[in-house]
Amino acid sequence: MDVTLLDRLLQIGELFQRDMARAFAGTGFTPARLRVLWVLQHDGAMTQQALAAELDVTPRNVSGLVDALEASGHVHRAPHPSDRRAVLVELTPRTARIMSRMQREHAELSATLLDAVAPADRAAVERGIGAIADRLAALVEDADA
Amino acid sequence: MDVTLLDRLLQIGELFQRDMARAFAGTGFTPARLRVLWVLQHDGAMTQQALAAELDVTPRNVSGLVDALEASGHVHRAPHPSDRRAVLVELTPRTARIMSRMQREHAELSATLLDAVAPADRAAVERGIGAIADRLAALVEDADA
DNA sequence: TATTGTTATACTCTATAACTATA
DNA sequence: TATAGTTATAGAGTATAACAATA
Repeated sequence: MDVTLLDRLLQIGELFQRDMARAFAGTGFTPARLRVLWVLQHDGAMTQQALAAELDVTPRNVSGLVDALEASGHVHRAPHPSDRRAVLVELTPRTARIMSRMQREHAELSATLLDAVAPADRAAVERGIGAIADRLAALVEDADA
Repeated sequence: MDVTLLDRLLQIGELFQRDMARAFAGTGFTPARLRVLWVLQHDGAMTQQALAAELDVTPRNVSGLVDALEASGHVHRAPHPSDRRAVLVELTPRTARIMSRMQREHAELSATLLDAVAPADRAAVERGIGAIADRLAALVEDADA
């Protein structure tokens, strides 16, 4: 049976997960906690409600993740300036530096992968992967409705 | 900041997971159990040790997954013909039919996604994604060593 | 001695429901 | 009355370590 495009894309997804898991094994970073840090790095400090919405996860779940990240010194709960019910979750300076480094490595990996593609194919591959991602996003959205 | 190739590939991986989770919500199929069924459909009946190796998970974990799938009637533990320590885990006939249908849908989705790519770009995209998957596999393997 | 699978234990991620404090 | 976050409880996935049965 031959290998479809979809098989290849699923394989790429699994390899990313394997790579991430291995890269952070023993550091206390788990995939779920990394997602929190990634969102905070990308969008800045936010409330737990906002985090829950961004991660598509329950507020209760966010409480647990932020508890763990606060205990390990990676994030800080600051009072919200205008709403005493809410807290602002922010990266600690040291963790912000770690995430900046990850962002650079992320860009390098992207370049390395594109480098594996024959130069004549690169433009088509970038267009094609964009089109696939858009089509898949539309399918998932339709299914949700 | 612009969207890299890597961002798109990560997005595709997340969309697949979201879609799978949604498609099987309420059916009792969880992602981990589906992986077991998928391997059995693909490679046929095998011991729990073999499953553990294939899934890259501990034998203890396989015990739990097979327990759950046996309780729900999706797999069956048969005695191993020559090794009384081992069991052969096999799909029940009904589940084998379900997995065949999934395999067909999988092929259809692959066709739908390729259809989203401009015809002139298709060959390059298939080559390029293959090259990316191979490069990534090599990187992960190097890191493991 | 080595291998197959299980029991025992523990941690993480996730969810729902009920509750407190604040808006 | 509605919203932000937590406590309580539960289930799934995962791991390590110790053990029984068999090879």
